[in-house]
Order: sequence, then structure tokens, then C-alpha cells
Amino acid sequence: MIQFISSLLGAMVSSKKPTVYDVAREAGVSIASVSRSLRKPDSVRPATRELIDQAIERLGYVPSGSAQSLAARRTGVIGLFMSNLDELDDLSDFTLSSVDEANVEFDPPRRDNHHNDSLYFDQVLRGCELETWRRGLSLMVNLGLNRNEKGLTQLASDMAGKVDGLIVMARSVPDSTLEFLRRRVPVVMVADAPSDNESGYDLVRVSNRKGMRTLVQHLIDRHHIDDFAYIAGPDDSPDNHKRYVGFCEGLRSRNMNPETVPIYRAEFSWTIARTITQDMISRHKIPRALVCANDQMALGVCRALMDNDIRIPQDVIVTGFDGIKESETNEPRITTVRQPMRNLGRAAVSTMVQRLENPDAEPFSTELPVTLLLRESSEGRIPARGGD
Amino acid sequence: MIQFISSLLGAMVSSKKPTVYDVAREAGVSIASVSRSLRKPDSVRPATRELIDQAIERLGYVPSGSAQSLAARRTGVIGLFMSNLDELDDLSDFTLSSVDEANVEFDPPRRDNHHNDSLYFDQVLRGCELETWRRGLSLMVNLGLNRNEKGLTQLASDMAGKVDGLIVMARSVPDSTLEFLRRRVPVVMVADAPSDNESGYDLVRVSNRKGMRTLVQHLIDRHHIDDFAYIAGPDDSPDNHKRYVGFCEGLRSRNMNPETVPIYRAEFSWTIARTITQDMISRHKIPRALVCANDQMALGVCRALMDNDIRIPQDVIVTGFDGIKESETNEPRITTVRQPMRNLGRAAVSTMVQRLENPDAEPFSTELPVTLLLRESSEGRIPARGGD
DNA sequence: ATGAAAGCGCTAACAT
DNA sequence: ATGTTAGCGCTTTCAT
Repeated sequence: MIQFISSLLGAMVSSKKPTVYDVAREAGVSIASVSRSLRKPDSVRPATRELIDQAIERLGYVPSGSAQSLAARRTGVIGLFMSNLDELDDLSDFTLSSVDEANVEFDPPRRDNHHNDSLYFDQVLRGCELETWRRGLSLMVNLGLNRNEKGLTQLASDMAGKVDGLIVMARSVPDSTLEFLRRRVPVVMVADAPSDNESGYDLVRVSNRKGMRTLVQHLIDRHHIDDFAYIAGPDDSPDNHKRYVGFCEGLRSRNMNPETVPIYRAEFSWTIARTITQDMISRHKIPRALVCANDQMALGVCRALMDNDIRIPQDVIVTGFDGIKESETNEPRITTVRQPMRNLGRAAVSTMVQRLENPDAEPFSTELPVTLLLRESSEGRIPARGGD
Repeated sequence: MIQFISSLLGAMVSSKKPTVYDVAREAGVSIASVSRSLRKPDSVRPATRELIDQAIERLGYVPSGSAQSLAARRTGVIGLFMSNLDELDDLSDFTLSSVDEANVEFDPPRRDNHHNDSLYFDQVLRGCELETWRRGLSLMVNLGLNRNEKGLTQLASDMAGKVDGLIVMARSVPDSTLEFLRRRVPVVMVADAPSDNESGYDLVRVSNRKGMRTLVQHLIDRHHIDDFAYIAGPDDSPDNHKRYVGFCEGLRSRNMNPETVPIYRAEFSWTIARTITQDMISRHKIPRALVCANDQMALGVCRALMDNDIRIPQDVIVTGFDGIKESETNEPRITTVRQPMRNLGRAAVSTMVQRLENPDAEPFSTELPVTLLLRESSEGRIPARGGD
């Protein structure tokens, strides 16, 4: 009892963290037994284990991750790297401060606030976290807030030293950096690999192409549309490109000629899409269906149409792509193709785990199915369901 | 040259990762010089550094984080722990699969989909990431998807072994676990500490109280409101409580008696708030201003009012709290108190860094100012500004 | 079932 | 300025 108290005090007073040695001494066993008791409890006699557990409890022992990783040659940590585009602000030095009153300000309406891929990242992150947790691993994130390439590379290799594998969001890191990282840890790409196809990277993505194809086929088969226009995103976006390919496939599969469909470029931008649509209206060039390469643009299109009292979908059908929140809160709600972003994350981690277990396997490549969500912007009124 | 090629091949063929020893040999120096060259480049002669850098480049050397951490007794990693409430679903085993077509489904409107604190978490996370990056640290996240206490504790101490300090979201971990963790690593609490006040935890929070007080004062001073009702959240929420305290303070500061203001409990729920409001309307008990303890409830209130053709704010003023996205997209937009969630994260990291640098300092406690956003639900029409 | 001992890859005195 | 060496706290043979 005396011993108990003194050791307890000792542990609490000394700011030093207890180690296996301390536990071993306290329990009267060797460090090997302590280690074993933790790793494979069945390999020690129950009585011994009991002794050890008590010592651990008494000392408040927590194993050192670094030491474990070093000895076991694995960290149990997976790195997630995604660059975040809209962080160009407030990199100022942050100082802690307090004021007594709340700030007050008038908050006038804005209309240019239509960029939001943070939700995309957020969902992928959550998926990674979920799967990582299910498998007893940890997740280290890096939103890649850095700008210059040199810094990014530094950052990335820093991380590479701390994890068993790196999950990298497409185009958040220069290809050269990827090639470098890859020499040290397995890399799983999300959404896209360098040079678009197999450079031997493990890859998890979503079928942009099939999604758009299915959408177009639906429009033709159910709504007998034969008068399309396509609102495209930026030329350098692989997603944009694949969606367009899917669009063409859909048309061709129904014996229609993609060449005859006008394409407008709106750079994934709400504002541009709106302007373009306004322009179409002025010039009486409005088609029966406006297929947009993403939701933001579809929302901009809707705005322009509604401002001109053009009815959706009675006069014009509008469709988007991605399934962002706003596509659901908009009036009317936008028919769109939902990407399983959460599952993208889960799949990425799963892939990484497989890779880790099987370092020499052929490159893994997974394509997750998307879901076409039929909503009012194409179908008209849909009866509600669900609580309320 | 021959040597160059052979060593390059050697490095690429052997799947083993190069270590300091390899670099030292390759560069013809000692491991100490390698280490120095990396840590404090000025402490080695430029020529030597050059030699080493080349060797590193050739070998594709990346330092082992585990070894560094073990030797240096610090990991350079900060842990972020926040439990995520709405993850009760899809914990199923995730299997990689592919299908050829996109799924298609009708997506009927829902109205019960008004919970969303994930944005809250998301912003705090981003703040942490930002600050953590600025300081050259890494961030390990744990969304605490686990449910049972035992598992949570296990999870948490796992993490504790891998980080220099732990940032914990209020109430995402049982108090007992906190006390345990604390014995091993510094803990910074976000939003609230156990037993509400100083148990000696470092603390970063937001001034709920002042925010609500300022809001009420504004309503009285500018809109001459003397007929309030208060829609409260759950009794066990510290935030809810503090907001109510602020509400009372605001009234008293203008010589009004909080006792005379009816309180309705709506559990932070959109649906309940709406029902309650509907009820008020039926019974002709509608006050001049409805102050809600959060935005969700304010949105529910708005719905009920509008369904009954009651004008906002001409007939009834409605206010929320938090500044969630929906408060801005709603029609009318909701006057609310915005919490600086992003800065909460930054402040948490800053606090942690200070703590790490100064282990024996008194507990740090920071209260971040909030901002009262005046919008249409209280002010009526506000001229727009900004692009479009 | 348990213990002894040899690393794991690095940092940080301490020498030189 | 550079090299030598002793750990850091654990895992993992290899004995016993």
C-alpha cells in the first residue's frame, strides 16, 4: 500500500513520462512481457497480464508512438494531402485577443458567393477518417495551404516521413513531387492520376463519364429532348472533359449528333453561366434543355432563366453535376449527378490498406458509381416524402 | 559517373528506404553532419552541405519521422479530437466495387434535413490546419466516430502517444478520459472545459453571452422592441445556457425584466421550433421579436411565420445564432451572431504552441469576439453590395 | 510463458 | 566544422 502510494506520487510528481521500463519494474516483469501483453495479450499468462495492466493504470502509461513506429517499422498513420484553393486570405500572424463587446455589422446580401468546393474536400476527408478509424489507423491531414512548389514539396516529404502511405487529391501536388514521394511511401491518387491514366498510381475515382451519359439518356428517353445546349467548365479540367465525353456518348447512343449541340464555356462559374444564359435569352437562342458541367453553373443558369420568367422545367430543363448542397436548396431543386465523395475517401483508404498489405500487387484502380438525382428542374413536381 | 549510376540503381532496386547512414556514406561524411545539415544548415560548411544535398537527392532520402521524434522527444504533430454526432450510419464494411451504369433515382424533397454542425467542425478543422501549417507542424485528426466510452478512451490515448498535444472539442470525450490524457500530453479545450470553468485546462472559446447581449440591445435600441419571446435550446447545452444569460443581461441593461419574457424550448431543432411557432400563432401569442438560441430554430420559426403570411420583419422580427450557411441563403436572410469558428481553430493551435513552449505557465484562457450580423430578418431591406 | 539483447533511424552532447 | 557515441522507447528474435 505504501508502495502503491509512493509510486503513484512518484509518477505524478516527476513530469517525465513513464516508459515500458517503468511499467516492467512496477509490475516486476521484463519489458518484453509488457510489450507482449499490449500487442498480443494471449501470449502472456493472465496473472502476468493482470500485474502489468495494474502497473500501467497506476503509472498512467501510454506507449510512445514514435518508438513503436520506429521499432515496428510502421506508423499506423495515413496521410491525406489535398490542396485547398480558397485559402488565399488571412495568413496573417494570428494573435490571441479579447474584446468586451461583440462586433456589429450590417451584412448586405452578396451574389458572387458561389464557390464552394470545401464541401467536396470535407466529405472526402470524412470518408477517409471514417475508414481509417474502422481499421484502427490514424489520419494526418494536410490541406496544402502553401502556395509555392518548393514549400509544397517540403511539406509533402515531411509528411511522407511520418506516414505509412499518402492519399493525394488530384492536382494538389506537382507531378514531380509525386514521383519523389512515391519513392518513399505508397501513394493513392484521388479523382485523377498524373497524365490522366496509369502511370502506375493506385487510383480511386468517380465515373463522371457514365454519370453524364446516363443523365443525357434519361433526358432523351423520358423527356424526348432533341434540342440541347451544353455549358462546359474550364478546358484544363479533366472532370470537365470526361463529363463532356459522357455527354457525347449519351447523344450518340441515341443516334444524335453531338456536333450539332452548341457548347458554351462558363469556367464552372455561377456568374459566367448566368451571363451566358442571359445572352442566349436576349438572342432567342434558348434550347429545350441546358446541360451544365457542374451545379454552380446550373444555379447561375436558373437565375438568369427565372429573372426572365422562363419556367423550369416547363420551358427549359436545367441539369447540373456534383450534387452540392445548393442544388437541393435551390428553387427549383436541380437535377444533378451526385458524386459519392464520402465513399471516395473510404475507397482511398481501403485501397491504401490493400497496397500496404500487398506492396507488389499491380496498380489498383477503382471507379465509384455516381447517382443521377432526378429533381424538379427536369421532372417538374415530385411528391414529397420523409419526415417534416 | 559509374558510381552515380550504380548507387542510383541500388537505391531504386532495394526497396529499403535510405537512412542517414546511407546518405553519410554516399556523401563521404558522418551521420552527424547529415543531421546537422538538415537541422541547421549554417553549422556545416557550404561545400559539405552541397555534398550531402546531392547524396540526399540521389538516394531519394526522406528522414524517418518516428526516429526524429523519438530522438528529439517531440513529434511536431498536434492532435485534433472532435466527435462527430451525425455519423451513426454506414459503418458497414466498405468494399471496392464498380458498376457500369450510374444509379438513377428520384430524389423527392425533404424537409427534416436541418441539422448541420459538420460545417462547424469543418471550419474549426480548417483553422487548426491553417495555423498548424503556418508553424511548421502537422495535424492529426480524429473525428471520434466511435461510440462507446471504452473505445473512445483507447482511441484518444492512441493518439496521445503520437502527438505533442491534444486539442479537444468540448464534450467529445468523457471527462474521465480527459483527465487521463492530460497526464501524458497538454490538452487544449475548444468551446468549453469540463465543469464549465477552470479545472486548469487551457481553453479557447467564443463569447456566446456577449453576442446575445449585444443582439438584444440592438433590438431594443434601434427597433424599440419591448415584446420578446425566447426560443431556447436543450437544457444541458452550455452554449444554450450562456446565450440565455446574455439575453437576460441585454434586457436588464435596458431596464427590462427577463422574467416577463416567455421561453419556449425547442432543443435546437428546426422542426420543434416550427411547431412551437405554429402553436403560438394559433393561440395568438405572437410577440414582436422572436429571439432564437440558434439558426436552425430561427429557420424553423421563419417557415411557420411565412406559412401563415406573417411578414418578417414588419410583423415579427426573427433572429438566430451561429451564422450557418442557411441563415444567409434563407429568404429573408436571418440576422444572427456569427461565431469565428475558423479562428477558434487557429486560437486553439496558438494556445497549444504556447503551452508547449511554456509547460508550467498558468492556464491560458481565450475568448474570441463574435460578430452580430444585421440582416433582413430584423432590419428589413438592406442595399446589396459586392460583385455579381 | 518469459527474459536478454540487438536493433529501428535519428538527435545531441561531447570530443577533436 | 566534423566525427564519435550514447541514448530515445519500443519490437522482436533467440534463448531458456
